[in-house]
Amino acid sequence: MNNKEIAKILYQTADILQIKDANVFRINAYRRAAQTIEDLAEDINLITERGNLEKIPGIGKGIAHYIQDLLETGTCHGFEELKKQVPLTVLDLLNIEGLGPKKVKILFQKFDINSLYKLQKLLKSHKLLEVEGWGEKTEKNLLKSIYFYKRYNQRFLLGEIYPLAQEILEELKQSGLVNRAEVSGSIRRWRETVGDLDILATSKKPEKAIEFFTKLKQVKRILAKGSTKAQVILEKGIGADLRVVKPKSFGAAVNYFTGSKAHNIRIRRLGMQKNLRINEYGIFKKSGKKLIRIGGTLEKDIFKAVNLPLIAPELREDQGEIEAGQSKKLPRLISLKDIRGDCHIHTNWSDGYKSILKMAQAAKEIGYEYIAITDHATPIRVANGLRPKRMTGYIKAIKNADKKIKGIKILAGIEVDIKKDGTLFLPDEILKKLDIVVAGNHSALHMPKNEMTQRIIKAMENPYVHIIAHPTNRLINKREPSKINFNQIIKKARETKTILEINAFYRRLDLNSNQARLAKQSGVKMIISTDAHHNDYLDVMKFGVAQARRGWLEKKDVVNTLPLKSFLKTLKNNQ
DNA sequence: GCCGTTTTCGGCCCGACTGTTTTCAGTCG
Repeated sequence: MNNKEIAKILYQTADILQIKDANVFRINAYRRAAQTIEDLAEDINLITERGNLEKIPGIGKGIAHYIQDLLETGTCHGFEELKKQVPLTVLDLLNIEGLGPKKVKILFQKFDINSLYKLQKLLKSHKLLEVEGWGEKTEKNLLKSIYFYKRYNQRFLLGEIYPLAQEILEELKQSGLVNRAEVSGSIRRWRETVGDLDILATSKKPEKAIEFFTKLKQVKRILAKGSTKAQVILEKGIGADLRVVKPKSFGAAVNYFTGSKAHNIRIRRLGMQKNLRINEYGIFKKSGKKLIRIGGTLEKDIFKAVNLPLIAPELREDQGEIEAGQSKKLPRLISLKDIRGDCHIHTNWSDGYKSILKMAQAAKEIGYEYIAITDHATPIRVANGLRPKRMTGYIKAIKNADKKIKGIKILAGIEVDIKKDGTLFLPDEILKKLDIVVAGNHSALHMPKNEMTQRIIKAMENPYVHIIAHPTNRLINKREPSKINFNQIIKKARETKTILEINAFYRRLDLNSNQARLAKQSGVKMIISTDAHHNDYLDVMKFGVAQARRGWLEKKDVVNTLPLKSFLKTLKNNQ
């Protein structure tokens, strides 16, 4: 079993316990453990073998045993017992907006409901009206929620929602009804996927601002609408919340709703130790029974109150950022303006849409000092892959474009396919003519773990390969990452001075943040590249930089922050 | 179930909104 599978069972355990109305803190313990394991970069099997399971925060004796049994036998006694009481299919019901554990318990125990289909039928039969606490509106809303769930039951890609969030923010500001407005939640933490869109605002006319928000053209359904808060579902199917708060609470509210939940709980606990109460309205000092407000206008007030420097939203996952803040060891995170070049770009020489010159001009407008054109060298026909025969013309075309344009350097590069056996689609004689060689897998992505690891290692051993593109080949919400032994990969990368890519395209974001952090800790250099196939996509760089920040990367960890000369020098065999 | 620079027991974040209620339970974030 892998980390994801273990996490899933822990989540399911928590869900079942919740329906059984177990102790809330016990439920949370399972959920917290699940989250931690989900975020772990290292294989839980390896951690268990070393006997370090209980060293993971949030995992004690009980859950450690639970996990060990799962790893050894594929299941465990406790989980089997729970499943007998509440079958897993019942848990699907919890995904429906408006259905929590209490209602699901009634549905399952009194009506034997264990699927959405059965629930729909029951709701339409109006038998639930006889149950205390269930009225007509509940029925109607649940039917609507089931419809929405069936249509959009997934998290959304950050890259798809980010522009929408900016658009709505802009409209709110333009309305004249709000003074300050900010997107918070997982979007502000730049998580690779987002579940909903949280906006905070201050306003002199809260009711009118709420009204305006619920009437935006992007709104499809209103779930709740009060005097300070509205909750809607947008056309795309994603939920959006607007909360209007008082100016003096704005910082505290932005902080609170940015999360993550785990991070917030840590901060509040630190506050409690100092006799402070920290909530979305501000920071309050307890004086007898009274609470005296001591801050909350600015977000940094919160951190200051618990003796911490401001922690960047991207780090707020309770993955060591609080300890790092306390010991003054927070990283000086890389930022978008540090990026000097984009070294993974496609043109109409393979499957890109624009010419070399067009891409270079667009990159120059962004302010880059250099780019590398890296079209596909692949046998795949649909990608219009470069075969050895076309390479001379291709390199010449890049050199010509470079001569034509001033103010930006165009490097001649390639994204060459790594074949199943780890050799490359182009011979070394051609590779050595290029300024920069990016190698990547594009076929046979589901090999056994060992073979895949060896395949990438062999590519890294090639003296002409500078960079491994999108190392795991995952597509978020679409394709699982290839199975690799990441520890071996980073070890070899360090040995051979091969750079690992953080692919900035929001469907890839590959390496992910945890892998980037591990690579950094091992002294492996990385590069953030867009893989742009059109000039409009050069600006996905911001998602790549955000991912790097989530991986605690600093400027010095990322080679395309270097000026051209030093950049070329760090490529292996150029030193 | 987890955790501990006061604690191995007793805490563990908390307010807004909805629907069905005569004062609150359930859900959500």
